[in-house]
Amino acid sequence: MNPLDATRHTHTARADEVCATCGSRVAGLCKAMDAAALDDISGESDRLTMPARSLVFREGDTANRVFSIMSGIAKLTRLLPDGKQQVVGFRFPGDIIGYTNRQEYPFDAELLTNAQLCRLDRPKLDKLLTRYPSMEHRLLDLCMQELTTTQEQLVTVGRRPAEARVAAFLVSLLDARRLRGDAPRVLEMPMTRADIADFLGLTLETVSRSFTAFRKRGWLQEPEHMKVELLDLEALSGLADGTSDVD
Amino acid sequence: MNPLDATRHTHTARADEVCATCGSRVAGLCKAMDAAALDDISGESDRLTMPARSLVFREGDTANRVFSIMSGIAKLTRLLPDGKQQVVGFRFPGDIIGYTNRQEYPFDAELLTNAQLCRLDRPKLDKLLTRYPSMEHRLLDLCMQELTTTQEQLVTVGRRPAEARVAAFLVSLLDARRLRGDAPRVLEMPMTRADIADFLGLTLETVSRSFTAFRKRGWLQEPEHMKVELLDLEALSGLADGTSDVD
DNA sequence: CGGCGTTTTGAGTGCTTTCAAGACCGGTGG
DNA sequence: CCACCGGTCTTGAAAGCACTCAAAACGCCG
Repeated sequence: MNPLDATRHTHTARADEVCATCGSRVAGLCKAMDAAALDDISGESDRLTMPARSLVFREGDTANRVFSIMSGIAKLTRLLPDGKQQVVGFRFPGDIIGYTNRQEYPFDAELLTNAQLCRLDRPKLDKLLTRYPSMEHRLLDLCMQELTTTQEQLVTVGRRPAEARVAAFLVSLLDARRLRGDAPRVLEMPMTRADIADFLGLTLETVSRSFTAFRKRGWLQEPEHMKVELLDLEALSGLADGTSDVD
Repeated sequence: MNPLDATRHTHTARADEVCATCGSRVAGLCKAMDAAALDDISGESDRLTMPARSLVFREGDTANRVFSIMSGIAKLTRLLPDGKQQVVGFRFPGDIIGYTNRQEYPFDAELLTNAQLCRLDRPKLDKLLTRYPSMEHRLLDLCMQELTTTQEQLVTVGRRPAEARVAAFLVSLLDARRLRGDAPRVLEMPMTRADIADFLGLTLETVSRSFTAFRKRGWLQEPEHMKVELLDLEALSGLADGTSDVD
């Protein structure tokens, strides 16, 4: 844990408009909460800024805090006994990380970019959850969504050839942005080839080869480091779900 | 959908002991519910018996019902555009299937054995959930648990060699039983090699070869069709997480 | 300019898949 | 009773895709 600053919220913001801490009532836990609840949440939560590469929490740490991502991108990883790592998923603004029914966090959470987080102590969150059933309902919704995307990922990793996995990853990056409102032509992609490989169950070399193949076919370009522009979404998503070129 | 019979519950059972429909208050949704709630649930739910190989619901069907497995084992599968299928998971007594925040079920649910299910219409369930916050809490718990096991599965499929995946599958079969109280020496295993292969992202031949290898090493035996006895759990779980023989 | 981490590219190996054939098992009908 | 049949499982041999090992290119930062 390496916060640059952590300031307790002061009750000055207009709670009937947005959550004063997380800055939103259309994303994260605060979605669809009423004014009183938002005010309540603000009072219980802290806002913090953390730099890229810092760990929000580690696998095995006591799971006594929950975080909502306000800005930035995080990577969730599990370390295997043989030293390899599996990236369980990436998390974007609006996502909640660290909520689990286990005693300890089941994975590391590492920031890929500078980020602003909203932090809630677990006991306080539990109190809020019993006080506002709609909040628990919202959490259930988020959990279901996470479950669905993880199952999707299972299909990708389990049954698709290398290039199809990389294509599926790129399309899902775009989808993640669309789900949050905007679909910029050039996407942020702060993860390294190794990160992507560990997410897709491949080696970094194979991921690299897929990217060069896509580039040569004119399907994408990388205008600068850590950014991609998808030029032929049709082709990519076709490859991703096996609709194209095979059979 | 192919129910052998579907009988509306009659309020004769003692609701303060177990859920009259699902027959339990220590598993499924009914865990930790009070007497009034259990009685209420019983009144809203149906109990049905379905034969092996029948579909509880199909991917794409309107998700207007939720099922709790009282007895039997179910297989959840997604069909890929290229004809292959991915088994998303297996579900056991006490598990809930069909609860989703999507309009349609995201996968097929097929029974591998004869089964008894508890059926709830989605609108009725939603009413119950708002009436009994503890029930929603329980559902969140189940969802979290499912998420954790799916992530576990992701690691298995993504980063482990064939035999390790099969070993992990066998160990998880045992764990599933342990979680539900008993750990019999001989496990029911109603799934075919093809089912297991589609679950693990392998081919049925590779799964078959792994089983023969384990048998030759004396790690397991199959006393009869669709049953396994794990003779060397140590070796199997060692292989499963790469602790053994490698490095 | 030098150093370090990331990415790219190449060549060879190996594990899993693919293709194919035979064995096994339970159910059915002659 | 037994031969036949479909489905499942096993086993073998060959091919392919991704991995491993290795080295060079690139980009960033001090």
